[in-house]
Amino acid sequence: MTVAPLPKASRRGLAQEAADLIREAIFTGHFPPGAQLREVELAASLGVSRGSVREGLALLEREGLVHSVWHRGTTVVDVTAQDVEEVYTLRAALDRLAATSAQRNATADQLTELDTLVRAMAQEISGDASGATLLALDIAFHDRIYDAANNRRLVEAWRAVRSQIYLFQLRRIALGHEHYRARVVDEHRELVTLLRADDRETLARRAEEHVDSARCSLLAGLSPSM
Amino acid sequence: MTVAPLPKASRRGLAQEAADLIREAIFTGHFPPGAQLREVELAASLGVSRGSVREGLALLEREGLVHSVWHRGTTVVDVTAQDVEEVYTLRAALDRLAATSAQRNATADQLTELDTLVRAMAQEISGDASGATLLALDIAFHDRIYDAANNRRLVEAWRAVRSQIYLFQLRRIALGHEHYRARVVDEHRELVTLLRADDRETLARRAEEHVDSARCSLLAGLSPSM
DNA sequence: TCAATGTCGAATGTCAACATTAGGACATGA
DNA sequence: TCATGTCCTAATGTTGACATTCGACATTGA
Repeated sequence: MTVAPLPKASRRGLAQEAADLIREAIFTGHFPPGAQLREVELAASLGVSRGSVREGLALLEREGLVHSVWHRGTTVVDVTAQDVEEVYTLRAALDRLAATSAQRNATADQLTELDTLVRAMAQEISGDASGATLLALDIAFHDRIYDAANNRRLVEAWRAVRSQIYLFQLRRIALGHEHYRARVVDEHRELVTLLRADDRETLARRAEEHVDSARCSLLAGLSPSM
Repeated sequence: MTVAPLPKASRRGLAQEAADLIREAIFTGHFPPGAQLREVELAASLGVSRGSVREGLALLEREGLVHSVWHRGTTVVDVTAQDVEEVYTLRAALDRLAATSAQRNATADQLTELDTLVRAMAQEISGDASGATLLALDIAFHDRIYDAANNRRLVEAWRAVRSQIYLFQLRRIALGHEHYRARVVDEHRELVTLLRADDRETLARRAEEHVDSARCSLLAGLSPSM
């Protein structure tokens, strides 16, 4: 028998590796919105070939983090009010479907995991945590819901907005996140409760409203800087 | 002033060209579901480098038409009942959002174009048209709605399922499309009417039901062959 | 006979050199 | 001064050769 169920036995190739590194650099602000991502520069700094960087950038474009046009290179997406509007409107539709699908398909274990995450959030709130870890828990929570929905295409669509959500929210908690902290735990706890109930219509509506609340909160904190 | 708004002034590069050719080959059945797409083979037959083919295949993977795993190549997606279920469930959610967004944002011209498309459908029905042109009109109709929704991310998400929808439906009309012909025109005409009205809830529900109807019709015609 | 292992072929992953393109600097003309 | 056309440069697009990996078959040993 094998010694242990390794976290990830699958090899990923240099393109994914490069994509991970570049994504991280974007999140940390090393590449601000609108910045150009030059292939030669990245290839040199990451120690891989231009081909791999190129493929990695294509992956990031799939996630909506960068945008590239022919013979004009790729740039980090910029965060305008319209962009926020677009991403969150789409996410509301996706979350609605994910929630209702998860309501039918989720196993007891998966629901328990959601409980655990909500508890972790509550603990973070009482502690002195930076908003970043709280945000990570928030995203992880929704990741689990999408997993439970049991629809690979839906997960793919979620991946196409997930990174942008993360980027937007990161930018926001840098400006203060009191309003965010105050609501997160309660809203997520309510979602778990509704997932366990069998009122599909209410769940669908609340899932959309949950995203709307996040959007409004984001726009309120972001608009002065735009 | 410029002489005319050219249909496509943008150069696209070999990768897109290759992707178009391969996509067409998949639609015509030259590569049946499950078939392996070997890079060297394609590169030779298309007269371009392997790198371009590789990039083109990545584009097709974004559209959900092919699937590729590390060091094991890329294959055409196969059409199981679960796949149909996944794609159409996601599409229902997207169409719902597209319809309600279009209801708010569509210009009069865009609505008129929808009318034109519906009339073209009706004309095809009375003629001896193959189902293929009818299907093309169907897809074009929904393309316009997504355009009218005025949300680039939503259009991207639509592109990720559009080709699969087309593939599924093509496979279906090969087996006979009486049921399809009987309903298409009326259903689309109703959608345009609802887009012009201001009852958002009814439009949202009917948009979902329109997709559901297509899904059921597809599963009914397809299941014996699976 | 069967299972574990070594070897082989064919495909993909990676790389560095070459070709092409967009955008700006400069000079020229009305 | 403005418009236009021509270079030039820095980046991307493209290519063919090289390295790596997977699956299958043959081989070996119990």
